[in-house]
Formats: sequence, structure tokens, C-alpha cells
Amino acid sequence: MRMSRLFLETLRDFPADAECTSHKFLVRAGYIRKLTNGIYNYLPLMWRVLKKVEKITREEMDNAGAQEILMPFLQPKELWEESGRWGAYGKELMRVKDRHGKEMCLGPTHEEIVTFVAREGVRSYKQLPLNLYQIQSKFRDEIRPRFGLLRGREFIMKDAYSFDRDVAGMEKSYKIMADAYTRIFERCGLVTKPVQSDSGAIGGNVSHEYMVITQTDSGEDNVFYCDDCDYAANSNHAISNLPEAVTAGEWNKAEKVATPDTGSIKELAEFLKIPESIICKCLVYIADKEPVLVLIRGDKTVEETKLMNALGAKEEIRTASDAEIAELMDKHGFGARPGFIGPKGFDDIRIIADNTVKELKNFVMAVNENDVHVVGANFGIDVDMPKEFADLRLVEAGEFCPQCGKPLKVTRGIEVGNIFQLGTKYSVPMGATFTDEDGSEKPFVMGCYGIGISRTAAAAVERHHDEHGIKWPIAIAPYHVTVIPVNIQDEMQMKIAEEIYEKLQKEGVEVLIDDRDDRAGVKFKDADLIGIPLRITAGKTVQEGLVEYKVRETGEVTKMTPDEAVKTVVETVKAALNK
RNA sequence: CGGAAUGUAGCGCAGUUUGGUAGCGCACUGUGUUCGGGUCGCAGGGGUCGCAGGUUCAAAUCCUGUCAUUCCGACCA
Repeated sequence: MRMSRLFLETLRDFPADAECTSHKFLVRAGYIRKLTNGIYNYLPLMWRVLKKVEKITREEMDNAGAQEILMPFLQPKELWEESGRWGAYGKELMRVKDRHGKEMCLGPTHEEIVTFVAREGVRSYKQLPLNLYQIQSKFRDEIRPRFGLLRGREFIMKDAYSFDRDVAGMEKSYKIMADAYTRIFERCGLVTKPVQSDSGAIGGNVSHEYMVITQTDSGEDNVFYCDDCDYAANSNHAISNLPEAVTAGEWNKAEKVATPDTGSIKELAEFLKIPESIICKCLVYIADKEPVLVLIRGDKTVEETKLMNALGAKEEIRTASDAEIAELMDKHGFGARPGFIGPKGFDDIRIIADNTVKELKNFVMAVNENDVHVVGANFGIDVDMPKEFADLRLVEAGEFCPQCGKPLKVTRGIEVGNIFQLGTKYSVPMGATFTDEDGSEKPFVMGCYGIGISRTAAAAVERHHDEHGIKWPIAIAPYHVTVIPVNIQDEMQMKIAEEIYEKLQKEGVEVLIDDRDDRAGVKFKDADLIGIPLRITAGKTVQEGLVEYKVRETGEVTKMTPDEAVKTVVETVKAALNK
């Protein structure tokens, strides 16, 4: 490709609204432009990168025995009602009506559709196992899109779905996908960590996320992991063993004490000169519009995804506003401010407690009176034992690994892939069945497997860049090499550059030639910014029959003859692609 | 959804306090100059100042509404 003809505009400045590295560089280097909030145009260089990520994904999926199809982007409400997700998916599901008033949605994922496909097309166990996948734009109406391609509303995703006759088959399919995923990301130049995660709106029991570990600010999830074993889990799924803590107070009977102006756990603990771990914290949440009291040990934090799952909440979960708390107090005849709310006297609303609450003895709790707490309280005596317990606790670094007991560490990660064991979550309600060997009708046992194609490309930028620009891994770079004639007025430079350009093309190398009538500095800056992995410069040294070969990744520069340069590039590219 | 901020040329911004016919840098066009890390000069083109109302002799500037974008929060009671 001739740079003089390439549809590309690089910017002198970073865009003002970009937060993270990949967003900044992709816009500045002319890969993407925003159309509207969370929605981007993919310009020629970006589209080449995306096609490469897709190609690698296709190859590995095909190798793993999956078959590519393409399902509609617009989906009818009826199928979503069959699966029960029309109500359950929430506001991220972009709902639209057609001219007849028929309700549809933009596909955020395709479990319903693919289950329909299998229901129609698979009759017998002889047709199983089956794995169908597609690569397509998805739409999720995110609350807050950000970080450019890392969290857009419209994005490109590969989604695959496996169908098996039993759980053992599903587990085998799952393992095959897990292995394929590791290879896909490796080939894209990304080291990933599979971590246990919450399965969220997709459903199912077992799921893993493939996380690219980032040192930067752009990771959006906290990953807890153990150096001594293979344990790794997203914060919404991580569990841990707690270090020893004081969970019993020294009072020998319950009594009210004045605790003026102790609105927070920290203030209360300081005032009473006690550890936070003997306080029973009581939070008011609103789950699907209903108030819920949540109890947890004072020094611990509620993990809201866990809470949502424990409550079985469908739409949303959030802490109650001050107004909602006031209303709740009024209804029960209490006048307590936040900070003085306790579980006693709320027989008519749901109360759920974290497992840490079980151990509390002679603890401190609020009793719905301002500036007063009870110390030395016990369940069963001073307040009813909560009926529901669950793990609601956010793990913290330094707590102990549930597998091997060593301290856990935390890091930021970008989720680029996600695999789920769905079981029969969709096949049963949607009546998707096959006839098994014994003649009986059975539901498919399913798995589903996603890769964020556009997010993977952005994650690669997060991992491969320096202050000058992007440093693409060769396998997904838009072009492998750029040939720069320093001065296009110089006939000899131009002639040699053109010759190299042609030879490389003949060898099947993807090559740019910077034939723009610009100064050398401009061309070098652009080459670095857009991140082409290899560079051949035809400048002054052509007088001596030499050109310069430069590797973007290392900055290493070598002078060699044009033929040697061609040969080196061909070999380097070949080696990189065969990895 | 709550809080804050911002909308002025393709991009980055000034001008708004104190109302008086819209500016800078980059990019773009022409031309000269320069030519190995974002040359320098000259001459140009491009904006109903987000939109709609209002106040005023006069509004980018003041007022009201509205839309959009961005940031923070939506986790401790």
C-alpha cells in the first residue's frame, strides 16, 4: 500500500476525551474515530488488525472442530421470552420495535438464537457433539461506555456454542475450547490468565474469563491470584480464607451505650476503642425495588455481584438512597440516621448475612436509635439469627488462597475471552432436545464461548506500546513492514525503495511504502506512532548500496544491502507467523 | 441513576468574568524554501460559536429550557 493513497490521518495531539493508552493511540494514530458514545468507525488500519484477530480466531476454532455460521443481529422478543431473559437481561439489552410494533432486540449475545438453530436442526445424538460459532458485531447498551474499544457499546465478538448429549461431553467440549483460547491469545501476542468468574446474565455454573494482565490503569477488573498454585479468580467470584481476627467482644452482657456522631464503622471503632471486626455492619440495599438488609462483619466489604446472585435479583441492585432509608425508617417507626440502622425490628423485610457474621459473639450493632449502639450483643438472645447466609464478601489481597493457603495477590486485568458451562439453562426452557441412543428425548447440554475481537486488539495496544506509539505484534499488525524513501525527490532512494517494495510484495509480505512528499521526521514519527513492526529506510546510505533495517519492538538498527533487508524481513515475518 | 464539568473550523484550544460584527496552533489549498526524527516564510479556504426560546439598539458572552459529550460516583450506613 502506498502511504500517499492510504486513508489515514494521524493527529499531532492526543484526543482530549481519551482516558486509556489504547484509546489515545488508536485515535491519534488514525485507527478509529468515534461516531457516538461507545460506537466507533474502524478505519483501514484498524480493520486490517481486526481481520487478523478474526483470522487467527477462525483458524483455531476450525481446528478445534467448530463450524462457522452467521446469525441475525436483530432478534425477536419471543425467543427471549422462552429463555426467560427478556425480563432478566436488564437495561443493557437494546430493545427496539419494528414498524408493526413487534418487539425485537439488538443481539448482545446469541444463546437464544443458536438454541433455536439446534432445536430445528439436531434430531439425534449421532449429530453430537456440535460446536457452532460466528464473528459479528454485538450491541450492549452499557451504563457507561469508556476506554475506547475496551468498553464500547457496539463491538465485534466471536461467540461459539457447544451442544453435547451429557455433562461429560460438555466438559470435554469446554476443555477443547479452553485450549483453543490459550492458543488464540498467544498467537495475538497476549499472555492471558484464565480466572474463575461469575457467569452473570449468561448463566451456568462453571465459567472462566481470559484476562490480559495490565500494569496500567486500564484494566477494569480486579483479579485475585495465587503465586503458589493455579488459583485465579475475578473479584466477583474470588473466595479466600481469612486471617485470624477478633470476632468476639469482651462484654459479658448486652447493653446500650452512647455513641454520638459515629456514622461510620471507622468512627464507631475508634470511639469504642475496639477492632472493626467485632461490629456487625448493617447496610440497606434496594434489590429490584425491594429494600433488603445486608449484614457483614464491620471490617469487610460487600461484593455486589455476589449479593445480587445470592438474592436472585434480576434487574438491579444498589445501596439505598438517604431518602429511601428515611422512608423505610418511618414505616417501621424508627428515626435512625444511616450509621445507626440495625437488623432488629425488621421482621417484614428480607435480611441476608455474609458468612463472616456467623462467628460474631458479643458484638456491636446499631439498634435504630441515633447516637446509640448495643455492645455485647448475641444472635438468638438480643437479635434473631438471620435466616439467610451467603458468601457476600469482597476478597482483599493478603487473605489466603482457598486452594493452598498462601496469601493472594491482586492485579488489574482486561477480560478478552469468556467461557461458560451452561448445562441445560437454555435447552430445557426452550425445549431444545434430541433423541438419545436409548430412544429417550433429552435436552442439549450446552457451553458458550466468547472472544471480544475488538477488545483483544485494544488489549494488545495496552500491552505493546511505548511513548512514541504502538508496537504491534507482527501477527496482528496492519502491515508487517514499512519502506521509507527519506526523500522522494532523490531518484536513487526512490528507485531502491520501490524495488524493495515490489520484492516484498512478491514474497507475500504486507508492506507499506511511505511515498508521501514529506520530511523524514514526519515519516519516522508516523511509522512509530502507527506501530509497524519492521522498517526499511532508503536514505543517504543508498550511495554505498545500503539501507537501514529497524525493528520497532527493540529499536535495533542494522545497515544492510536491499536484498539482505528483503530477505531479513521475509524470514522475520515468516518466523513470527509460524509461531 | 446521582454529582461535576464541557460544547467555538477536521484535531487541540483562547475569547464568556466586563455584551459591540469570531481568533490562535496543528491539519487543509497555492507558492517558495528546507530535506535523516513532527523545517521556515508568504498567500488562501473553512465556523448560523450544540440546539431552541428570551433579555437587549446589539448576544459566543447574560437568562431559561433542551440535547450531546466527558469525568467522578453509583461499595460500608
